[in-house]
Amino acid sequence: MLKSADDSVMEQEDSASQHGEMMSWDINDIKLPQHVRQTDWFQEWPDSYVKHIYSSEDKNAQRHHSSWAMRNTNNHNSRILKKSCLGVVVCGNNCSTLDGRKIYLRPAICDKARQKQQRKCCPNCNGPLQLLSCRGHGGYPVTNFWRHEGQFIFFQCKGAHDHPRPETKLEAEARRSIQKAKTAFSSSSLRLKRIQEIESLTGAMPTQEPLPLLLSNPDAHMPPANFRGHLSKSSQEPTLSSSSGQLPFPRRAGEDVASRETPTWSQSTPRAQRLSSVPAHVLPMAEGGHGPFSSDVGPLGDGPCGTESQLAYGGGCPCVPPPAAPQAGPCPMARGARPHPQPPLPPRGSEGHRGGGGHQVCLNYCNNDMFFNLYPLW
DNA sequence: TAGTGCGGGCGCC
DNA sequence: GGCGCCCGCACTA
Repeated sequence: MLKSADDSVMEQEDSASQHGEMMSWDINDIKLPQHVRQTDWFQEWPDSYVKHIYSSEDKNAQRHHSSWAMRNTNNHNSRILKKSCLGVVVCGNNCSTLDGRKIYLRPAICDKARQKQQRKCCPNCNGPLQLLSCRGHGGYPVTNFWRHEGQFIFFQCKGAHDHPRPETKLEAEARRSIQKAKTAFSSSSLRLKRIQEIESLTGAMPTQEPLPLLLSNPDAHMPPANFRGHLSKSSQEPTLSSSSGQLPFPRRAGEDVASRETPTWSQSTPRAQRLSSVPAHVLPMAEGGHGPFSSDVGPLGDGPCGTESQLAYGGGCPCVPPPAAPQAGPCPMARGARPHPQPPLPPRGSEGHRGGGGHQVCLNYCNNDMFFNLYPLW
């Protein structure tokens, strides 16, 4: 696989004129193409044996980002960063939401966090969660390789994911945020209720317990600030998908990334703002009805029902056996918003390109939708 | 608390 | 030697 330096150099010279040949490199080559005319749009869901050359200005590439749950793997080569896929967390009961969608959660990257995650329960049916390992590369996890060379970041994917797409990192973060916010909100509500009860019994306000802001704040029934941040910001903030979802048509190398790659949160958007844009990404329509494993998977796990039940199992999740009538009652949100059930297997090839393709299409719609769907939960 | 990158070390082929 | 994997550490958010 490893080519000689001479071969590589010759290849570079020849390939500089033809894009097709630009793909002749291998991440392990001593020398990689240096005269790249066009770089690729960042791919959020790289799959199969694809290669991409990104601009070193691309923030997503700089972060070695992937929406697959990839963990760092030591390949004892400091020049090439290698990551292997963790797969996807599914419900051990293989449950489905009322609209037929499966639960596909994002495996935690950190080993400890992942073990902890697996002790939790399915947000939909409270059943046990199960890690579905990736075996798409000869029985081993799909591996991604990143290598920085000059103005470019070379990416190579080896293997085709043999499992559904998990929720994206942003989706997972958003789910946690929402869960946190809701937990905080419900505890505040309980507190408020208790105060009101005391008040009604005594006719006086308890003095030892300061009145929660909730009582006087007009926002009392608004979601916590961080959550509202999601909602208010999200309609304006481009998402990762807005750039990564670009069709992979190449862009000119050296071209001003900021101007060409326009709406990408990765350029300068603070983390919190990026996070705030998640909801758009997770919404069904945002997927443009494509991608088999597209995120209709998403958060559904956490989506509406997920979010709802997340509250129930909160942090500790006692893993209560599924009640006769699973809590996954009618899901106010996302119901109908994700018309397409999860297909069983991902398509091989370039589906990743389409993966994010439609994300940016209807950001505003999605965010508004997210808002109106989520808000009733509060 | 979790994500990420790095590097030591081990076992397998 | 290449590869997969585990582990610990440091840094960051």
